[in-house]
Amino acid sequence: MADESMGMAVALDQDGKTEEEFLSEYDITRYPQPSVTVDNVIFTVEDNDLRLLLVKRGGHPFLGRWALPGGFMSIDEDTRQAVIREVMEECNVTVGDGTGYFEQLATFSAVGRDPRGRIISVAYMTLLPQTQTDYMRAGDDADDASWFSVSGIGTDEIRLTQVIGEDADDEPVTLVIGTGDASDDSRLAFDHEDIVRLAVSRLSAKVTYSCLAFAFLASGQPFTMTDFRHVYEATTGRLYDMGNFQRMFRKTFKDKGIARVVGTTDTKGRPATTYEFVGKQYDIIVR
Amino acid sequence: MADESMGMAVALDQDGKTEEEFLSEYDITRYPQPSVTVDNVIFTVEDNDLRLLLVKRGGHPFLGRWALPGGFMSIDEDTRQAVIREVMEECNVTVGDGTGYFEQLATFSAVGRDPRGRIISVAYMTLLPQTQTDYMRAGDDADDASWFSVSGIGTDEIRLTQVIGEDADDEPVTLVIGTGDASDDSRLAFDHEDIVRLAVSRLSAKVTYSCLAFAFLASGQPFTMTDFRHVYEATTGRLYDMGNFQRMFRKTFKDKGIARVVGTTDTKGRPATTYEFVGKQYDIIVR
DNA sequence: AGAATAGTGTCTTTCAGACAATATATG
DNA sequence: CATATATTGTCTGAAAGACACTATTCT
Repeated sequence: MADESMGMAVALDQDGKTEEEFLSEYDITRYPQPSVTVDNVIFTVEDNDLRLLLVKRGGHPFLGRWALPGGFMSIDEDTRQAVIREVMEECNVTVGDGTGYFEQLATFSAVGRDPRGRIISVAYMTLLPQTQTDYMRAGDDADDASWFSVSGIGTDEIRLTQVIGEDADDEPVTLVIGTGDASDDSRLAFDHEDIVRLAVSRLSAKVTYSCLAFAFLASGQPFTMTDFRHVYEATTGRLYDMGNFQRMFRKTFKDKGIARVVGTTDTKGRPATTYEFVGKQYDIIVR
Repeated sequence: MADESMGMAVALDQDGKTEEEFLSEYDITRYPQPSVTVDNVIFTVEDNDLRLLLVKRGGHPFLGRWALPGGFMSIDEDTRQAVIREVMEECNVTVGDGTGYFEQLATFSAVGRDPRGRIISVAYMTLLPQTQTDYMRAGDDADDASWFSVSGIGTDEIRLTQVIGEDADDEPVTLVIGTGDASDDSRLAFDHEDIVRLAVSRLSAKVTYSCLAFAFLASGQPFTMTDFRHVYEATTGRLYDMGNFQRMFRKTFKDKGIARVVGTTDTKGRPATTYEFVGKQYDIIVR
């Protein structure tokens, strides 16, 4: 059909147009366009406990409901940049700057998932060391921002329980993901329950065969094997035998040069060897 | 800030609007919107060989270059429906109807990835039994549609070599993904090389710990252990020992009721036991 | 019998879980 | 010494790779 035998000449389409002509006349707005948002499931591990960051919506729709931080992608940025920007705006947390880990999860595109119109959302997952979350606070668009402890990992029913500082006397909120009978107010906004479910299952699977666990431990701050084991336990929802875990750590990380000895602790009990992560990236497969 | 103590009253935002009022006044087109396309990496296994379907672009941009089948998402469908529709339009192949397997890969959103404007693309991967591809032909938007044999799996350099019928006397095209020095004409359109690379690595990893391999074998048409092994070999790029593979198959699939004996073959040599897949879904993890 | 293909058995290594034993600190 | 925490060792069973061996068909 097309004229492919023109050698080095400029290729023309069926209408006899060059690519330059085609593009200059091309009107991308001729068909209705959706909007694109990004959402981010931000995890950290504190006190042997997996936690996830939610913001309370300060505007319609889903006003007052808890939701994942995120927002609209601008026209001159990619989805990754959009997530970084939105998370900074909404919770004052830095992601994607070298500390921690950052990956795309999936895109959610069901018709009707957002009452504002045709909006699809690209979901990301972020793993942060706790030090990276020190300046967290609710931004302009949010009424509140808070960490939720994740329990029920590996089951159908994920529970998110709000972590409240010791001075506050509010009742902590518990959101249940998985049962259909929870009241409206205790449900996440939009389809964010689906996103959280996917993130939790992806995280708990991937931790066991990659270097992701290191992303929860601050770089430049040595950690013990027990610290490392706590990350495994918090993310997978199961307990690990100390002895077997040591053996696994030695073979999988230390002997391969992914972790390096830096010193010892001086807390009570026998001092523990401390390590630092010296691998190139967090998502390499080690098994 | 917000008035949460109103009990069952309708929640009002900072401007005093109800959700209904907010939504009726909301104009989603007030900010520039991107367009959304879908792309599909369609794999099949034939003659102990992994193959992937490409279409030759019949219009600008990238006129005459090979590309993944796909196209624009309509405003009233989700990305999954868009892929199903576009693949039917462009190559007359049915995906997502129960036969074969279908999953989302990732979303590609780099600014400038499409010269027509701000377009992000949601990529999918499809695995089809060969029988499902019988009516494949190029559709309206494409100048050609052809299967390419995938080699170099597990290396940095994936090679796609066009599979040509015996009667044709065209030279088969080879596209090399991974080296920067290939000429322009032998490169895929857009960022489709990145998508193909991701699909191949995802497929070859996932085949070994899930039931994905069964998706390449037609339902209702019994297969032998050798057929099944060929799928593993074609998708992972390595060879499997017959004996060890039999043992793995028995323990992982037969003993667990995922595959069932249906009969024997009557070709030359010792007759082989034939099986059928009786699992619920292809993406369950078996290891 | 010989070729072709299918399937079983054996040996070894690796790895993970259970659990016992030892090491090094503090009070 | 008891207590607390860290680390090593031992046993067992499951799984995978290498490879020898047996089984069933056809010509």
